[in-house]
Amino acid sequence: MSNTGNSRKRPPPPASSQHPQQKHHAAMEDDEGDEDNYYLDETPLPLNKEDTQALREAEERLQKWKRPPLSQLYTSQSQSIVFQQLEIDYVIGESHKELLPKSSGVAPILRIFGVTKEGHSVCCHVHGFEPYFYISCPPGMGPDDISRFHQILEGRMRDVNRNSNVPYFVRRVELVQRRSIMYYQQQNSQPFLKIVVALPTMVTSCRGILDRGIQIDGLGLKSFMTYESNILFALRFMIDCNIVGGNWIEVPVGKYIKKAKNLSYCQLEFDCLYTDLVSHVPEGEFSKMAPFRILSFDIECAGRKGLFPEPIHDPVIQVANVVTLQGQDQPFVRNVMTLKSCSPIAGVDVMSFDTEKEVLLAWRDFIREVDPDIIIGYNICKFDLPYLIERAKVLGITEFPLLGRIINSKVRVKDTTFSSRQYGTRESKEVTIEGRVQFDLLQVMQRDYKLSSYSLNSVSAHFLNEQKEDVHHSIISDLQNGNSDTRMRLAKYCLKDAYLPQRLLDKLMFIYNYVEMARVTGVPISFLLSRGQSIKVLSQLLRKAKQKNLVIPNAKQAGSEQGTFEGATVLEASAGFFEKPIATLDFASLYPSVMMAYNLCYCTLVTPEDMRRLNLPPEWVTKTPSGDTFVKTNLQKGILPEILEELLAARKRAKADLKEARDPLVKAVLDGRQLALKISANSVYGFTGATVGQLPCLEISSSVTSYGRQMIEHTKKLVEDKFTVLGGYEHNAEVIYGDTDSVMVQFGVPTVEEAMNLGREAADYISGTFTKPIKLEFEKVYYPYLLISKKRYAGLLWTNPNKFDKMDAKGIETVRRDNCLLVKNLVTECLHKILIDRDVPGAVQYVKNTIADLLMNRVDLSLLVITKGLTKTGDDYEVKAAHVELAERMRKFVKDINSGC
DNA sequence: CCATCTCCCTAT
DNA sequence: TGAGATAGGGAGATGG
Repeated sequence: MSNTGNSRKRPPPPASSQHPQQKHHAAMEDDEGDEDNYYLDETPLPLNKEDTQALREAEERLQKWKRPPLSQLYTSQSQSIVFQQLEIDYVIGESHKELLPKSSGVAPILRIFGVTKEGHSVCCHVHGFEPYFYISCPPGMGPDDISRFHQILEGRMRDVNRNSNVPYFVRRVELVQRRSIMYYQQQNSQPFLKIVVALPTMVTSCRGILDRGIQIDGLGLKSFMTYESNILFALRFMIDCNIVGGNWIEVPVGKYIKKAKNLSYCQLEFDCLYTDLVSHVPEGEFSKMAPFRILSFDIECAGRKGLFPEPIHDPVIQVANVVTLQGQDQPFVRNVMTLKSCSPIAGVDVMSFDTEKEVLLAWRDFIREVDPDIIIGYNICKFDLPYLIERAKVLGITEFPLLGRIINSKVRVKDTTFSSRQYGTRESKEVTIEGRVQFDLLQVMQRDYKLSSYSLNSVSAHFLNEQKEDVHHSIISDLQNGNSDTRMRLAKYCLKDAYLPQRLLDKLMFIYNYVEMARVTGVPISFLLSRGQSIKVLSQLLRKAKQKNLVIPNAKQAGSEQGTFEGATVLEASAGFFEKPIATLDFASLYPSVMMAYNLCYCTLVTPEDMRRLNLPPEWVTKTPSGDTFVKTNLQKGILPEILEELLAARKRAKADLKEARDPLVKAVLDGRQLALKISANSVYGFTGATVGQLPCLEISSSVTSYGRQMIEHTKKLVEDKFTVLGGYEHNAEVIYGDTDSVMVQFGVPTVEEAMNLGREAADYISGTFTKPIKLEFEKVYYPYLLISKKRYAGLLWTNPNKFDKMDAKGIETVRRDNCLLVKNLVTECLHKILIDRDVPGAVQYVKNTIADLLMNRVDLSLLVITKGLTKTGDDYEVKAAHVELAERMRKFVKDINSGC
């Protein structure tokens, strides 16, 4: 039935209705003929021998693919260029003679790729921004010393980089006033040396030299601590120009120079100075999204029987494409390129070719013509893209990998491994397509959702309630070797696989959420999928530090030798089945609020030596429960607290605006923003505790957790001391469990409503005993509540006294992905019987029946399948046939249920 | 049969 | 050169 849904659909309305600008311009201009067209030149036409017909079709397709033509205002350069930037990289090139008359030789040139609000593609070459870093200036260094230091450093750089041919390595050494972000310091600033080098890679080699130490007359071998020397050049540029990922940039009239000869396929391409860029804060008009082009594609290969396709052997037989303008709900291009003939499909451009080479080149030309800003798909980064490139190499099609926006520049493939505790170790291929953002929905799903299967089929079923076309991979080759109709069936399947990622993108609002995350944290959109969490915090920290004239030392020196620190308290669980309502009290954003309340930061931390040396009045400092000391705000306001305040205030604003907003697109932006702000605030603590990260500071993280431990104990005590019969209440309250930032309280009252009232009273009363902005909130009631052990419980969740919201289970088999379905279903059913039907004997009987079924082989084998290797993709299952063993486990489960009552 | 360890996955 | 944190339950392996 999903099948008919797709093929029944009429072809999309003509481009004009989807793309008003295009209609407008198409009416005024008629330059179809004089456009010299490499698509037609290079690519043999489809099989179809009725030439004129085929030509006309190809021409029509081309027109539909193209971007709207530039208006007079652009071509005459009489207006500023405003565009939403999606990607920034840099190349090494000759210094621009006109923009930088005083410079010569090679220099880094930043390239900003983006889209205007009319949908024009932009490539902006930015000149004049130089790579640099800092070192602290040895005391008493005068101008002469600095210039001597410069010469020595230049010499050492020359030794190390023998093969480079630049006129000089170290362009300047400037004396500047800065302050290290580490530790509270009384002086406002100190002398630092800003070392400006010729090329970004030289920052690394220069840092190496300074780390190891250099000979300086009179001082001997001296090594220097470097600051901000490991920031990627494009990010450095963004930070210094106040550019955040996905924001709008304006280049004013007269400040840009159109390239005499374009280097890219972009419609607007020009050079400018970095100082002339105007970066717009993403608010109001500038919070909108440009109509960028999103290509979703999928390939099919004819694998050999039972084997996974390999590019060395197996041909690419189909490529399906769906192109959508951001903000619209229907694609404006749907096509499929097939090897051998294929019957027509309604609403789809079917292009058939005789050879695989033609298929590949047709796709390359399509990419060039339709010029997507974002390329999406399912597992494209690890499969489709590397496969196409490998396959073209095998076939000797050297002109294939020209998929980027830079003319004659081939895509680069690199093997990378990404390993983190959060995402596990993942090997993958990194395919660089210049100027286009890759957004692999598989990666996104794996980062954002915990699922038991990440196959496109199961993900689509879960989120879209839609399945793939029913084509098993084992019959793909047979379909290909059949006739036009079997290949059409395959093409429909391929198209659906290209369309589903786009549907997921829309349904889960990934564009809004990711662009907002990029804007909030300041990193390019591509970092969000290719990098970890910490780069986002670092980006914010660097921006804030820059405003305050602070510089950030490089990790190694920052005192990260301590290893590990103590985490949160989990209160002892009074396991059992509770038939009176349990109220839950939670600290709102516990760790962020602790950091704000006690001004915990790198720059407020006082070392033990400084404690003795500075003689600070005790009332001006805070000694945390972990024994570390931080100054209070009157001496120095922490920048982490400041970042957190801004994030949380911005979240409040976003949520308020969200309430007011009516436009669904605006709402999507705002919701994405408030989510990004929340996640960002919560990851600051993790950043300070990441011992293998950029700037670990265990004094901060262990202080945070030590306050947390103190607070949960304090809360438990206060509840149990105040809510007593002696204190005038009807029952003695009892804290039966609590984890990190929450306590579960049995007030002893019989109704949900009474438990809610007492919960609110307790939250208000206890909040009053904490430093602002720490706040304890009443959140919900569990009734009844089954507490199995620490981190394992279930209950009916109530947020209003009239009816329960849902059954909530934590840590139990039902929410774990390492159990077979039989166990999951069984436990779910038992919980249902126990909590909702209040029928414990029924639950026990149910388990006994299931055991009997199991022992007599009466259960579906597929229920005994467990997934293994969840980080792997695809449906990789292993049947666990140990029935008896499983039955044993279930008997234990019956015992647990009985003891729980 | 038990301590003790690793691995996996979850709670917060 | 790139990676948020710790606490904790449960299964299974290992070693006596």
